Amino acid sequence: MEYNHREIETFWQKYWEENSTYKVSNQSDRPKFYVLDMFPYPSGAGLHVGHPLGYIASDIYSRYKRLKGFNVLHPMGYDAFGLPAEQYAIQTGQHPAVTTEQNINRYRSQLKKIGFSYDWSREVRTCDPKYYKWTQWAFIQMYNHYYNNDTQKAEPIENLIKEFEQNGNTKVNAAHSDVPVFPAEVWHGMTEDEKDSVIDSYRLAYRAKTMVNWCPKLGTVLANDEVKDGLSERGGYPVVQKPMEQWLLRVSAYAERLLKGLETIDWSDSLKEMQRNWIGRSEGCEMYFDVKDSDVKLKIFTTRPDTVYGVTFMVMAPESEYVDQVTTPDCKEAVEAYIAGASKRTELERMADTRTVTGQFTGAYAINPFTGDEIPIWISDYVLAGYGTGAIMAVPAHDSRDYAFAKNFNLPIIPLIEGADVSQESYDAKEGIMMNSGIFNGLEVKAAKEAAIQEVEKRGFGNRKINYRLRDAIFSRQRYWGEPFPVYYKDGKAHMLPLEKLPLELPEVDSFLPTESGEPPLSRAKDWKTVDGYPYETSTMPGFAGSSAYYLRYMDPDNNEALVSKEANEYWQDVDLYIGGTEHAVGHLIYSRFWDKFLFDLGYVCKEEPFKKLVNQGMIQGRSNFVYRIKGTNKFVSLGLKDQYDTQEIHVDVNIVNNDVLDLEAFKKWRPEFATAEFVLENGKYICGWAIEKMSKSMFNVVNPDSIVEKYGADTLRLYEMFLGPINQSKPWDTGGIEGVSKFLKKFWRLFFNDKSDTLNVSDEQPTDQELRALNKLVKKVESDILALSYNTSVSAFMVCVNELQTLKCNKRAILEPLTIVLAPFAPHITEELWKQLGHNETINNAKFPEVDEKYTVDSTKCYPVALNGKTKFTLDLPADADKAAIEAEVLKNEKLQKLIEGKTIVKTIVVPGKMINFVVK
RNA sequence: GCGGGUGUGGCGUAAUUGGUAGCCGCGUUAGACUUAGGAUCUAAUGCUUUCGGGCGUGGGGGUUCGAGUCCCUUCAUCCGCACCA
Repeated sequence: MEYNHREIETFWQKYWEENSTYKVSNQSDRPKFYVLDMFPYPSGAGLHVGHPLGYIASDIYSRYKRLKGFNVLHPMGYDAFGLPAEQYAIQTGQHPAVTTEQNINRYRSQLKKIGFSYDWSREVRTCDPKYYKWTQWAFIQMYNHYYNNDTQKAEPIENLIKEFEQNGNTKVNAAHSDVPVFPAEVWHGMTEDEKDSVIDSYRLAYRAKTMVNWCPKLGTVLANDEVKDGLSERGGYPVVQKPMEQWLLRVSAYAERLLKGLETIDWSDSLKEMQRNWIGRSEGCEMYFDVKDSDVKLKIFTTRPDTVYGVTFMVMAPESEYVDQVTTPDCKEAVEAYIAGASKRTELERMADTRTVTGQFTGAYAINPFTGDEIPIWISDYVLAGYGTGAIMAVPAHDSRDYAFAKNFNLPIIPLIEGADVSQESYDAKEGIMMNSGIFNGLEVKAAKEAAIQEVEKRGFGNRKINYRLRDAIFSRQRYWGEPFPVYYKDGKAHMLPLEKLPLELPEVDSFLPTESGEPPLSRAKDWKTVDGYPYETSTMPGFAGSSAYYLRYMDPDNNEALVSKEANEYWQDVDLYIGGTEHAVGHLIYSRFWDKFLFDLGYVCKEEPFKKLVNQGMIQGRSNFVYRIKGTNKFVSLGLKDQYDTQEIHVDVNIVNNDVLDLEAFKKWRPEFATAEFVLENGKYICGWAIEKMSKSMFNVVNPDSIVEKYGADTLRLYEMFLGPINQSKPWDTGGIEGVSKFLKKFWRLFFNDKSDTLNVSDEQPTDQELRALNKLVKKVESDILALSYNTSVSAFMVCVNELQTLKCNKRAILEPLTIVLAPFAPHITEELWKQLGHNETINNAKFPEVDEKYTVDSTKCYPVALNGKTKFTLDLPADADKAAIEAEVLKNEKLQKLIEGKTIVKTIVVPGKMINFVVK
């Protein structure tokens, strides 16, 4: 009987579906294991061969864990809100819900064809009101809580109000947006509006006017992680800075915990490093500089307080609120002109020329608290309003940016470190002995820094401060296809909907475009108001809202009373293995951790870190093929001969190229203009050029998994994707190599069936030691590989084992049965079929992963290389279990060796058990 | 500029973690069976050679009886961040 992947795979996929084979229960006496894939955004293009890479890896892990007796939660869902569906809707008028539904169906059917063991009954989609009810719920919770820095957790806002009534905020140590200190009396003297505004400044979800990344083309604001190089991540449109009233999440309150938590989780170093950089913790101090002839105290942040003796000027961001306060009348005009110029530049322009130094003197002077010197105050756009205090003390001798500024405007440069030459460039290194620094002279930089902070605090010039680069996340998007805010406005003030009114569903609109006056699309829904007639918030939530807690929802997807029940959460706890792309390193993976910590503080979840182990799968790149057209003709020249002509490189569809050999007939049919093409061949073939590029339609290098499944089968696709290389590495897809694993599966099948016969050819004979060794070595290897997720070497091991068994003509049940189980996680269909053929009524998922018998994991004889002075001379066959002394004695008896060491003395003998014997001779 | 990673045959990769470098697969070459092969099977396949051997893991140096693996240095390349004071 031939291996017929089509028949086998359709049969078993149907069987699994009809029997709910992979449905898991929240009640089990087996230990839990949670394997999660990053859920996809269902785009219109469908899956390409790169998407399933991580899914296959996690599926293998899940299936293995099931065979080891775990109750495995392995769900799949869809991150279904998003811009592409909305833009498609704008172009076609098709409702995004409709296209999203279509895309989801396509994705699901593609995924099912690959044979994943998902519990499809737990499927979630973020655009489902039953799902986003809990996204809205979480937002309301954040609105109703603040972050207490003393207890290091989120607490109800009511507690804070009680505290205000008693003591004002004098004793409050909480994350907030700049609220001055006020005692209880002041609180009681405030109007309701003033009180509300104070309270709002403490909420974890709050409204504020901030500088946002505004993308005019998309008509929406974007979060920092959605902007790359000054362009929107989706679409690549220019982004400008613009002040706007927005909802924000106080993610920054959790900066320290987000940083500390990294130490407790098993993620790759590079990913942790990316998160650390994004959080950007820096230690230093805030310092106040008096301004000459003014009451203003200029607050700056610095990580180098030790260099305070070298401050020769101050710089403020153009947007800084200090600017108006300190600018002198005679400089006012110039300063305003500078600010106007700076605000016109887009983010992109600002980044494009970081070398051009611009700035403007404000006319004001600050007083250095340590020296009493008067130092000019400038403004410049190299100082950012959003970081620190938006103002710096400039030390040109030891900061390259300050140095460039000082050179440009001819400001003095005072070196502070012995031996530092600052005539050409600044000395930025944080090492050396201080000089010109008054009380810090003679100290090492590090010691000076600490001494400086203490001195600053002692003299009351400022205080120690830790700053984070991590900003609060802007949470509003001026779009249609997202979660509506559960918010309405009454007298211009925001109110949360009562929880029992959730979910607040998206209204219908006549067009998905912003209104002509620039209002978000939701403002087109004229009747969209509360029962009392108050208008709802018209922006929607960003993409990361729905993906922040989806892993919790899988635990209890149908619960209408809670995001996740306590019981379900306590059973499943957290994600044991999370697999996904590295592109979410500073977006989703930060927000998700923040969201989880918040829910943890409120007692809704029992784990402070959601993803225990995280693995990034690499990208699968496309392998493009080229043909070479002789310029101005319709003649194509083969790769090896192209240098003899003046040619033009043209992408050619990889589907009509086989091992870089062009299918000439298919090429002529590919496009009408090539119908009359002529070819210059080499050795009768047309060889195409190739390059590794991103998989994309325009390069004709997209390989669709469906066509691979159709031709070779899902099991072959799965094995091949794993065989391609280490899971976390980027690698090109090359359909050429797939024959190897395809052959392997056919060979594997032939171990069970004779070529011509339809009956199973399996005997109950006792296996030989050699056969047992082949099996046990495989089981041991595969088991350790799976745990390390290095599946590519496992596939190699399978091939070696099957080749060996084929040579041995082994058809013994005692070998083939465990072999089938070991292969089952990788190739579920073929193994399921053979398991049935072997006479089992139950699916192979209920089988037990074989135990390794260590007795059979080493070779009975070992080939020992014998070396003199590290140079290998010859090899000897010796028993594998021989001890050191016996080996040594045996080798010394050898004639060949005796000849070699004649006249010399053995200084040392090194026996590496199981490896080699080395004699050091003189 | 800063941070992280990677460099091994024609190609994708492997190396029990310091112990015979190149497993497995692709490709290539030869052969068998075939009307045929894009099916199957067998063999060969790092480079070089005067067939003894010599060389070989980006380059240079070091530690060691022994280095792809450890250390120093240098080059190349990929990814992330980038006026973060």
